[in-house]
Amino acid sequence: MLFQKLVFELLVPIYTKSFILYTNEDILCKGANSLSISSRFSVGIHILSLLEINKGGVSSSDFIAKSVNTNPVVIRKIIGMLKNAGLVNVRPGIAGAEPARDLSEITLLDVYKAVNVVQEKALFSVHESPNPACLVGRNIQDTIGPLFSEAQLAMEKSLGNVTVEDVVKDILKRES
Amino acid sequence: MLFQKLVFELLVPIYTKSFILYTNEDILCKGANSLSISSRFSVGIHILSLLEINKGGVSSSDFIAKSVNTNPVVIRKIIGMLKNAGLVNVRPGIAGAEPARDLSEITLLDVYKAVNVVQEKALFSVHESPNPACLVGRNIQDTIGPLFSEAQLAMEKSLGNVTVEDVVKDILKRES
DNA sequence: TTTCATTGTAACTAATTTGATTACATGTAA
DNA sequence: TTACATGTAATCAAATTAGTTACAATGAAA
Repeated sequence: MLFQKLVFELLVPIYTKSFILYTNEDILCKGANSLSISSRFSVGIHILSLLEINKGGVSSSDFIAKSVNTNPVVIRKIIGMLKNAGLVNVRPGIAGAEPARDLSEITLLDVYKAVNVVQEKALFSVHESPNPACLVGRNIQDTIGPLFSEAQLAMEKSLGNVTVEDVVKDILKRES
Repeated sequence: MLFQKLVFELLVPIYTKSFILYTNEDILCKGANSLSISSRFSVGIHILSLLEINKGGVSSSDFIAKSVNTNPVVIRKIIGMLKNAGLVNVRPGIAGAEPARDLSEITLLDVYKAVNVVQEKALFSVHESPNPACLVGRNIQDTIGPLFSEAQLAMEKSLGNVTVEDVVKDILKRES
């Protein structure tokens, strides 16, 4: 075990320098990058819309995966989250999922919360352990915390104004 | 080179199975996690507030780093972004940074944009290449794109309502 | 002009999260 | 029983963050 570990630690730097350097160029030429909220959210909306539009048929994870263009396991994980949030009905062994309530009563905010893409009051991260000996350091967190929460709530409120039914209607409208 | 690569690829699985499994437990027991916007943003606000409160003194990257409790290079990177956005003045070789304009004319939205934590219209990621043969797949992106943009703009508008001067005043108020 | 502190920046790292994938256990119906 | 679907654990490659070392470039002061 120890021998493996030693050999490993000797080889990694050699291997890294020999083979992986090209990757660094791609990364480091960029400078600072930015983040996006997980596509679980958009996939969750896609799934619920598809359940509605495929109402007559059976929406298995395989079927949905083909529409989303991803792996069925990804779909089953997200459907599991929607189920935990009470948004869909789905049972082991039985093909197909269904909305648990009328889509006019499911907002994008419900889906957003179900798929757990952003924690409450944690859209913005605040740097940890600023210096308590500094006037700014010992107050900055309490000062910006409420401001960040308010901004996050404004975003979430916007999501709460739209239902999945609205999304389905817009999709159908684009085809007419 | 090829030999190194082969040995490496043989050893990695062995090493992984032997030594790194404990890490997986920590990670995998969690299920899906969530993201936060980079603390560059809160550090940027901290820096500008400190420049104001330390107006009489010299705010070098070392000085600021001690207040934020991080590495001076991290501070210099963020100050570089603030400089690019025209929010601070700072020159190579000369210690200290200063706000480039009155803090009552710098909003949190200005800082947010300066430190590039979220791209325009890209707070939410949309799953790529949905199936164009599906009614939902070929329309979902166009349908949810504007909805996501609106939610993002609501958040950003909230940030635009607060200036760094407001933040400084709140910090001072907490000490009185 | 030399010295020295400071900014600017490249290179690298460990830790996290994401989305995808394989494998398989569990559950249901024909 | 067989066949198929859901549930879920275990991995993986890629991307991002925050931190670190190292050093080049700049400017002020001795």
